Amino acid sequence: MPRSFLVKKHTNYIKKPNYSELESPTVFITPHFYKGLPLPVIPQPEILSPAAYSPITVWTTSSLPLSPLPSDLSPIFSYPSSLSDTSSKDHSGSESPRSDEDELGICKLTGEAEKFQCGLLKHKQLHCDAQSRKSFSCKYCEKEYVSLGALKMHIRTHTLPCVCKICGKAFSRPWLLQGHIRTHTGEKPFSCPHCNRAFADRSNLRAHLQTHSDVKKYQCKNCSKTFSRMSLLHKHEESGCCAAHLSCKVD
DNA sequence: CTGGGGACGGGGCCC
DNA sequence: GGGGCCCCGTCCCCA
Repeated sequence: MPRSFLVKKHTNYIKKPNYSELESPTVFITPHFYKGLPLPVIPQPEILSPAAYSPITVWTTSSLPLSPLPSDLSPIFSYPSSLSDTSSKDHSGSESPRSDEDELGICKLTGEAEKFQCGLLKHKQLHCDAQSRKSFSCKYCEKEYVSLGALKMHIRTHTLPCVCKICGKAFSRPWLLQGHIRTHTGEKPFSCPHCNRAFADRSNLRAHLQTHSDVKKYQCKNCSKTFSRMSLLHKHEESGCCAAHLSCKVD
């Protein structure tokens, strides 16, 4: 199974299309320790499939391929007739008293029954969010986002404007590059308070802290064994614990 | 095989 | 709106 972030890896080369008109300029973080170090020659961007990014266009709110809003979202939900218009109105107490039957609504998409006001409205909002708010589509992949800012952030994952001057590896965000630079410098600013072991990555410290805990974060539902990482839990489950458990449950 | 570390990606939140 | 940061997560590698 391909790793999406491995696809964007640039270990020995850079495939960076010319998005100059689209994205923020390439960021080179040049800390003091670079001084005196020979800087690698950054390969020129290779041309990928022309269809991938040609012609270059600038994303704007008007030029973005906005998906038309669903013309009719209301059929998704089934409200009691007396309440059918409350979704767009302030329902903070102006409603007349309802019977218990009126307090249930059925989502026509999922068939789920939800308590009115809280449950069903939230339920409806989930669908509305999914259908109407994700209006900004990435031209390089199928992803959609609810805001232009989120889309721009995502596009950086395609363009990788932050390039390490030491190895030429490219990253989508400056702080990712900074974290990568620590692999060159050996800087480890995150220390474990228990064993004083240091880490370059806060997430790795967090995972390490789990090893000091008797009860770890990820617990097998079947045998209650706990693990410091979800991946370890998944490995454990795939190794047969769950299968054994299920076979026991079947009888 | 298992557990842990290293490296890194993406979305969301906050300023 | 953009950048920084946080959190969660994944995969690879190694002891």
